[in-house]
Amino acid sequence: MAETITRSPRTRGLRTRPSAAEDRPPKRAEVSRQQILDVAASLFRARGYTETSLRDIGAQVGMKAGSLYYHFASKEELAADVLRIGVERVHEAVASAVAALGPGAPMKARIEAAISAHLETLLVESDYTSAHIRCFPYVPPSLKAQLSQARRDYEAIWRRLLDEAAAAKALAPGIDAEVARLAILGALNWSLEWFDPVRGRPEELIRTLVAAFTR
Amino acid sequence: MAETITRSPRTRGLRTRPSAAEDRPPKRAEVSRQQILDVAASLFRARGYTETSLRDIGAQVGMKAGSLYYHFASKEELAADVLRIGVERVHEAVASAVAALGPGAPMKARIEAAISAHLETLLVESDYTSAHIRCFPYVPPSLKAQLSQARRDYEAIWRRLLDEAAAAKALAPGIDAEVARLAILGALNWSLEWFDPVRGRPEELIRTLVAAFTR
DNA sequence: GTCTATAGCAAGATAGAC
DNA sequence: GTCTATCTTGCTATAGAC
Repeated sequence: MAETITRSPRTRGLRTRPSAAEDRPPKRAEVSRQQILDVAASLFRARGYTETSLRDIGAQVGMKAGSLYYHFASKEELAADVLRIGVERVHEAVASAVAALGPGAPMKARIEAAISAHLETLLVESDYTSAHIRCFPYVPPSLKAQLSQARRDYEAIWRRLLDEAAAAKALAPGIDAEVARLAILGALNWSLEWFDPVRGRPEELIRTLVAAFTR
Repeated sequence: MAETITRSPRTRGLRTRPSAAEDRPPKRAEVSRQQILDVAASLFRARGYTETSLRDIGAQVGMKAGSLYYHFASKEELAADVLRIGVERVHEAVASAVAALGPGAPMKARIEAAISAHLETLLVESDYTSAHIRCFPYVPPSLKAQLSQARRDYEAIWRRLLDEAAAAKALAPGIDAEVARLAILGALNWSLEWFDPVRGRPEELIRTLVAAFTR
């Protein structure tokens, strides 16, 4: 579950590994900043926003709580970065997965790719994304407002995908595109509450949702 | 969303209204206790467990925080009562709704009744149930342990229902009963995060889930 | 950049008056 | 039963040394 964001000027498309050799050797402050973000994402995911203190984060980074303020202006700003990265990452993962199928791919395959990418990012790839999903509802309103645009951007992918699917008669009969979107994402996001990475098999949920909602 | 539990010796089956005339005029302490539980359920639902202080609860009841300790030993015990009532209530609602169909009812109708009862209880009927769903993941481990049996009891209903459905070939093709259970309950529980009681129509989600998972 | 030290505040909880 | 008053603890955040 450990992950480090090595963000070069701009991370675009999918990069297979967070690669060791980036443009420039990162400055020390940047390393600390990334460590803090990584630890914060992990703790926000595991415990929640309010339940995670800056002392907790500092302790895992190997730093006193006060030192975090050299890198972030407040807990809220730290959380804003974590949660923003979380949406961006799942957004990129889903967009890339669907795009990788090429323009002529059947709707069922596109939906399966989107479901798979969302779930994989949420459960396995990114503590940032899971932190976003688990914490967003409990975060202060000012933070919600900051994130709303990025969230809408991500939602738009799904809306378009399912509208296309509905138009192509690729959804199971009697299923509305918008309600399907909410149901699918609900089933996926809620898996955070029950999925056991040891015994679990994300593929089963993917297969079941595809079987249920597409034809 | 306001609700008061008027629990006579035992609440069994479904009672249409929480009826004004109960067995005995309730004592004053009982009235306060119920008010506290109602307010706590409402705030836990709206804000979350950690985000709700005893001062908040007291203020809405018209009482100082310290006075709550006459009725409850701790915040955790208060939350334990709220969350336990929450599962019990959705358990009763689903069990009654399915039972009301009679023994010969088709599986599709039984599943629809269960989905409908769960969703109605969660979104409309009971702040206790929605408080449970929203707070459980963030509550202290000792509280989780206290609730685990009641949760398993409720889960068992769904497991049985979907196993029966699978045996009767009433599930859509390619769908496993256990995964369907997790997907359906995930989609339902997550609706707390997006459902708007003003413009919303729970029926659409019910219809979509039935269409997706049954045949 | 990170530390120590601490300000300032809000939380859960308790004691005793009424 | 509820209040006032307060204890203790833990939090976010700041100031200044190093």
